[in-house]
Amino acid sequence: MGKKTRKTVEHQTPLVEGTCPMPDIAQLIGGKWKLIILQILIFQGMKRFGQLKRQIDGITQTMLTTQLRALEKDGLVERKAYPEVPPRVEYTATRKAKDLEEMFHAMHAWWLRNE
Amino acid sequence: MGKKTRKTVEHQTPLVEGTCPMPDIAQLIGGKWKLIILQILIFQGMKRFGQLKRQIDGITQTMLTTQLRALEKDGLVERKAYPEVPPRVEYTATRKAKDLEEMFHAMHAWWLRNE
DNA sequence: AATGTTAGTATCTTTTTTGATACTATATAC
DNA sequence: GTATATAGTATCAAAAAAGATACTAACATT
Repeated sequence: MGKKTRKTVEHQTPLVEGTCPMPDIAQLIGGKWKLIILQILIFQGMKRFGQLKRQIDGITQTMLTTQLRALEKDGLVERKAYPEVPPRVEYTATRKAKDLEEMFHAMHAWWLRNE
Repeated sequence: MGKKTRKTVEHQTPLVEGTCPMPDIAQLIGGKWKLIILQILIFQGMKRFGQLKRQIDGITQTMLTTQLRALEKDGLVERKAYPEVPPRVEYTATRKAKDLEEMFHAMHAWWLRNE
């Protein structure tokens, strides 16, 4: 009775102010790189793959690709590939991602207060 | 000339509005459980260990202890143990943690907008 | 004397994330 | 004809996070 296909979302306290399904959010923007990538695309606008790679210190090709694919799948990043040689691919923050601006500002403010 | 004991913080784009060292923040509040724990302690006030355990679906003793210890170490949670038997331990969100309220609200608003 | 209670610790295993390396296509420049 | 540039993919290895299980202390209750 009741298989648990998705453990995460169904038991979170739903009625308290400020509450939302954190595991789900963590899936979307968690991990080591996603916040960095989003921050760049949101606040600096479109970037090419190579630009991102150069700007994000320490990230590997593999990781950057993986993370961008995940963000794209979740509707946070738009990928536009041009059929040129050598290839050109542009990444942009979607509207949904840009809506995170406020959260980034809150994080930033918090960071400054407690640095 | 600057050994890199902490790789994370030193190469982030520092001048853009809304920017802060994401890897460091991810360390503080990332992972599968920390946001959930913080959310409860911030918005519902003090909780005993067992209360947290019962409230957080699927968490194990081990994980809860680990995460609480990490949060305590980072000054986000205060731990108060009473020398009774059976033991009683109370956890509270610190001021620093409560300052995250704004961020939680921003997350929540974002989630609602894009659910 | 056995049982229940709370908040753990100590190990060990599994799963998930992250990293390293080598490889590809193809137009253009040299 | 060789090298260069870009944005990848395909593997494999390592490290980190999470999970499972068993164990503990010490008093109170039955």
